[in-house]
Amino acid sequence: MEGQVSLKELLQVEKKPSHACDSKTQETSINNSMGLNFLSLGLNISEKNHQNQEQPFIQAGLLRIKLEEAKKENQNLRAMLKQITEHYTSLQNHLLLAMQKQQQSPPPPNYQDFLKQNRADHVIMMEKAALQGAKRMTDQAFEPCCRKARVSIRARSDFSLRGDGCQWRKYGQKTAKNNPCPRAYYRCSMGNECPVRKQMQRCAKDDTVFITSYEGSHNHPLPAAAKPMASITSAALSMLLSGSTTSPTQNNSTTLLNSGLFSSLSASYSSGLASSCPTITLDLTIPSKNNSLNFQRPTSSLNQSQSFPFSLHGSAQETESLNLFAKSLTTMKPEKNLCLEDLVGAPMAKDSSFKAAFVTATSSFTEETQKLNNHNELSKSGPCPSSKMPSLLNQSCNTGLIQSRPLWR
DNA sequence: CGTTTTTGACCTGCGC
DNA sequence: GCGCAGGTCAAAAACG
Repeated sequence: MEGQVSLKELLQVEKKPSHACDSKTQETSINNSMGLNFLSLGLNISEKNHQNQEQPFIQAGLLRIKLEEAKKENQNLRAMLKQITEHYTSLQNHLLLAMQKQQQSPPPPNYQDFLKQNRADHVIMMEKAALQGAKRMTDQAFEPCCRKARVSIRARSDFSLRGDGCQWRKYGQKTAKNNPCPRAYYRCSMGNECPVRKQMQRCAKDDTVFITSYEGSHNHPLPAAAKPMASITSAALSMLLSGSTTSPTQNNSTTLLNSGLFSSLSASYSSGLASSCPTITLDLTIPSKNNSLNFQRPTSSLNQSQSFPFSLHGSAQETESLNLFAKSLTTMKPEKNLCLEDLVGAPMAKDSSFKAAFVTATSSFTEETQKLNNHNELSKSGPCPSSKMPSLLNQSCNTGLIQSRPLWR
């Protein structure tokens, strides 16, 4: 945990003079600034009075004080983590119950109705959770269908290999038909028997593009780094699942089109991972031009396209609003060429917190693709996928997100 | 020595 | 029933 400060770390900080601290030490010293100020004060006193004899005792005492402070900080962080986990579980239950309810009733005609229904759902959820143990019930109901549906993400190599914040363990590799590049199969190794699986494969047509597919929902708390991806994939998955029961789309695949955020969200079967289960594909391969998100209608109304530019900085109420977004997806019927403006335009226009939270969740994607676009402009990658794999994969290994050795030798 | 990856074998679903 | 392809298993190998 970030809040934990080891005795060794404290001693290292103490040994170095303040002007010689490296960045990591500076970070530690900021976290313990109170203790360090007190420490330096104590050292000054001891220098004046009993320079050699009492200094070790003073240092030991100060270390104890700092240790106590670190313990307190640890306790606070644990309490916060517990609170966040509980909140997350509650919201997840809320979403799942709402999905079930939505499948039995037509979607609300506008966002105000959606909000009203959302509040009503919340009351229903709390009652059910208290009385019936809603989590177990919904998990069981959700799991079988969730396990089959899939969210597929097309992205440039570096982005995919940088990781998604989760830890994965490889359990298989297979060379699929029509693609010389092998497909790797991963299981989530963060939780106990987490059902989430992930597949990674290079695109046959463009070896700089990776296609990553996610299947299932995590049954454990996620680290902060994994939340943006998890939010988007679970929301897309929810939409797909809620729609797949009522209006299956062509090729059994739902397509989202967006020219600013996910650049273009294209059909998955021709270039992606083959699958017999419903798949939703997010295409991150075409970067946005600036830091604004432009949601545009993809087809007939292109000439009347509206954009909603705003800065890429979120605010509070993130989790709540993300859940709103996820639910807004679930209340829509997926259709071919559905665009994100259709999904989130109205809620964003009316609710600033919703807008901010959505931007927070998606900004990491656009920022990354921008960086990669700049990078790719400078250095076009070579033609041989296999020869590039070790270095790229080592990058991901260094992040600790996909652990240890390269995929392809 | 424990953990993770590799890889051939096996299982399953689908089309013919 | 057969063949094919995708997905998973599990023993062996590799790694730290």
